[in-house]
Amino acid sequence: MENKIRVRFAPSPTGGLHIGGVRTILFNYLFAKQNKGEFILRIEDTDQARFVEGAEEYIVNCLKWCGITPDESPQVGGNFGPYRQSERKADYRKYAEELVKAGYAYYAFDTTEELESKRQVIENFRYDHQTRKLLRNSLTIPHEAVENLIKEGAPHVIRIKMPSDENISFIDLIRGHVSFNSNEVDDKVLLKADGMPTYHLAVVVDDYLMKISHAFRGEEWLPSSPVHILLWKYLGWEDDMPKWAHLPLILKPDGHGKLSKRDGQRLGFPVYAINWIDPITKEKADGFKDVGFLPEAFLNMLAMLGWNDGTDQEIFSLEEMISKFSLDRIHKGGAKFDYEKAKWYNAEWIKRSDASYLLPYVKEVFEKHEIVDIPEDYLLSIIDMVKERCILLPDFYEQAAFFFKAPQAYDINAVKPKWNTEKVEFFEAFIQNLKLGNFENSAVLEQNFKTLATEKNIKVGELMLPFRIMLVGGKFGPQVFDIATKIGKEETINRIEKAIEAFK
RNA sequence: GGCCCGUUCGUCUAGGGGUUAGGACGUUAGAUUUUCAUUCUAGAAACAGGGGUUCGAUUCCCCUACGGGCUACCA
Repeated sequence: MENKIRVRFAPSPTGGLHIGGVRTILFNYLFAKQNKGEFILRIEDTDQARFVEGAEEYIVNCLKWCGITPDESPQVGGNFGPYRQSERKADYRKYAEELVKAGYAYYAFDTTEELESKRQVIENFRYDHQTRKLLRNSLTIPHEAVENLIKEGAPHVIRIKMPSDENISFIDLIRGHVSFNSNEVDDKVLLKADGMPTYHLAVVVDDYLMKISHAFRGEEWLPSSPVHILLWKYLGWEDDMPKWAHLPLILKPDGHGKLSKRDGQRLGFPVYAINWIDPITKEKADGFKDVGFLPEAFLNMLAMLGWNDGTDQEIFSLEEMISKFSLDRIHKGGAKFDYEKAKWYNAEWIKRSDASYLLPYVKEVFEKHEIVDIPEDYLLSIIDMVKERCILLPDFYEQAAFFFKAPQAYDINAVKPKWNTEKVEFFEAFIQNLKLGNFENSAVLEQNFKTLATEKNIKVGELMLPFRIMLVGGKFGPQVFDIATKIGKEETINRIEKAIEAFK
């Protein structure tokens, strides 16, 4: 019980959920489930200025879509709540004050503006073990004056007092031994003037209180890890400190830096899990769900960006990933995102999925085009006919809409040049033929078609494409005789008649 | 600038002191498919550079280069 594996994903509700975040969720989840541990969702809403309405609900929806269920969260509760940091506000001040008392932190009265102007004047200004001697804080102001300032309610923050000339090191589960010189780390703010903790304080306090055993986060956190390590020590919790793992970043496909929302818009692919519309700017960012990814494919693709099981296998179900996941098989370097490969994963998942599994997704796609109330058996058989030609879910509409409605337009250039009266006659005869003949079986139908072509002395090859265009409208789709049998005798005849007119 | 992390085909990666450096996406060529896609076959394509260590380094060590991250009262 004491050594239970507990991990957390701790987003701040400031906007949409980026795929880097989803991958962090996934690795947390895989690790937790593999070890029969718990996965916790904690909302880090300590920055009221950046708080965005609806972001938390959105994150919860993303998790739901991915099929990842937190064991504890603001929604489901748990024994370590509350799970929103804004609701834990009272706790943090206590710990910050404790640190001040112990001499590990201090009050600082400098305003944002003052510090800002310092940064203007002094190049590479940093609030650190040197510069704090020159600034307005409880280290430079006499004790009584500090007390008075606080009593008067003077705005102040609490900063960590970084030691000088100390080596701070730890073992990262992915990178191994990592170390920093304390002189290079600034005196980070722990408690803000509004009484809210910064990430640095909150993450340590809550990881401790929530008994987190392993902390996985993006590599961008590596430089602030010495602050966190020290806090664990100063608060006297060193023995309970979680094991750290800093995950490699997901990078832009073409250039420099980590992948951002803008890259998606610029290069034309989603970066968020689900569509996100900023409630204030109304700016919209595409999500993988909405462009037609299967959640399994999405997760599979993300996992492979930095992880593999050591074999050539690339397609993994969530269950498989849970059993095979291992931290030491995570690549250290960042990965450039490749949308082409991402789509390949989705196509593979569609191809390998049973029609019954795909059914609800395909139904939804058709409903968007007002094709509703399709008999399930019929839709199932159509899914099987076209699934291997679909890459994204909306492709099912492109690839199968003609089963439900006659083509509105024809790829006329594909027929017209070779269209002639002999062919018209053939199709008219074919209609007569169909009216009398057997229509159950596509092989019989094909035989019929070919026999008639031979009788009329026209090459079958000359007739196949026109027939396809008649039924489908374009040069695509499954076997043409399969399509004909599927849509039925009536409809086939109608379409041929309509097309003969259109081809004139 | 400083600090930290990283570096195998265009991309995601496997490998690891002696290999024809493997796979996948993409790409090229061909086959199949009387549409397109699928499928199949074949091809081009990589160990950043320099020093060590070693009989032998792509693999271990160091340096350089390059890439990335951080450098807020944001997370």
